[in-house]
Amino acid sequence: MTQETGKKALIAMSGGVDSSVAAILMQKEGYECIGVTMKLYSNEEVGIPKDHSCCSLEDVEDARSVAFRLGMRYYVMNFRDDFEKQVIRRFVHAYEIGNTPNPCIDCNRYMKFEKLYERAMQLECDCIVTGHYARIRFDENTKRWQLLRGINRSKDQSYVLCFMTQDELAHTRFPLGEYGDKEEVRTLAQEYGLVNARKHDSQDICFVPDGDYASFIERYTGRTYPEGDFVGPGETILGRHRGIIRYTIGQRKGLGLALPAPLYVKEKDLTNNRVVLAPERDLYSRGLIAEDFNWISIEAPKPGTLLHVTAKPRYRAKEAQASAMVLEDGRVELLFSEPQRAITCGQAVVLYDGEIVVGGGTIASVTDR
RNA sequence: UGGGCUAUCGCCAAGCGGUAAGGCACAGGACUUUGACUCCUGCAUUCGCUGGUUCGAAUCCAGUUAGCCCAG
Repeated sequence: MTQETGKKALIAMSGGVDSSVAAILMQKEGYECIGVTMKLYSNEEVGIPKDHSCCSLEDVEDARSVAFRLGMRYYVMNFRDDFEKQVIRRFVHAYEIGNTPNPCIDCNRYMKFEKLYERAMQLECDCIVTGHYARIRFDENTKRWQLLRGINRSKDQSYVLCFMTQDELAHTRFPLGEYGDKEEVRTLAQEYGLVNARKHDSQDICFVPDGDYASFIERYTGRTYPEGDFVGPGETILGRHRGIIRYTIGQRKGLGLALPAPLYVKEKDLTNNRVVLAPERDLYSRGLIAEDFNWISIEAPKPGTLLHVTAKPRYRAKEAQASAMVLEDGRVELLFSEPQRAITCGQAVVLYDGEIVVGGGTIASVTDR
């Protein structure tokens, strides 16, 4: 059943079930697998070590145990400096300029598919493998590699992979992309006696184990972010906010304001250090402009090109119909058919054509409020 | 100093003699490879205080305290 192919794969192992099962599946295909866990930060600089962070000791132990069980070579590689530079700094900077970053996207873009990918090539691997729920295929007509949604719609992670390049796609495998049910994955892990078969899925921001990202930023920068006013409808001052980095568009909880009805963050006014609040119905807008755009399924279209797509302005958003216009400077202006709730700068917007990821970029501004 | 009004959870607020709605906030959980959103659960043995009437009061009465308004 398992035939030797002489091919090597580097498995990015987080310590979770998904990447572990990805390793199994690659072995079944006849690959020689090398397991690697990236050491991204030290628990000391991040504060309290906890179970739900991808670099905790237990995660490394789980990954190591799985690798041993599967008879794989296994390494922990130190990427702390790169992670700090490529992910943490971007994360902090985004909040400082009033945006809301998605560090997981940066981690995929700059760490897994850049730094780790380099190592894979050094180790003469044919491909790098992760446990993402997404698919890759080569389109003979366009001669391009395409990124597709995972078969399992509810676990689909193509969104966080939207910055992958043709070269990266050509050397990457997502064996779980074909799986329609997470339970199958767990069952397989169980059959192989893997310790993490029943391990809990989710994690918060891995380098902020206690979930308090604002305190993390203050610790990291040594700065404090001054209080300011909460401003409601009609310029009413409703109270004091605790530093503008603590809020994001569409946020309801944590305002600490007791009002007759809930209010949400509508915008952050950095110039005046104010946080503008509004009722839910005022959160919707139809358009956005995305910068730093990465085209995947097609070559970058010429300025002026109009595309009809579906789009996700945030992870786990329901896809919505939109038209995308390519601007002179390469940015993309998106107009949704239906207004979208709380479009947030700094988040990625990903365009789809059916199952196919057309491309993605970073939301730079919101239009048509 | 007279006259009037109001006092119910941190905030807003139902209740009008039958044994304390709801919203906001907050806490915990679920969801989730981001932040959010959403969902679930919890949250006043007690109604400014003291007495009284009643089988029974947050609801009626008296007194008392505090705040607000009007007059001065």
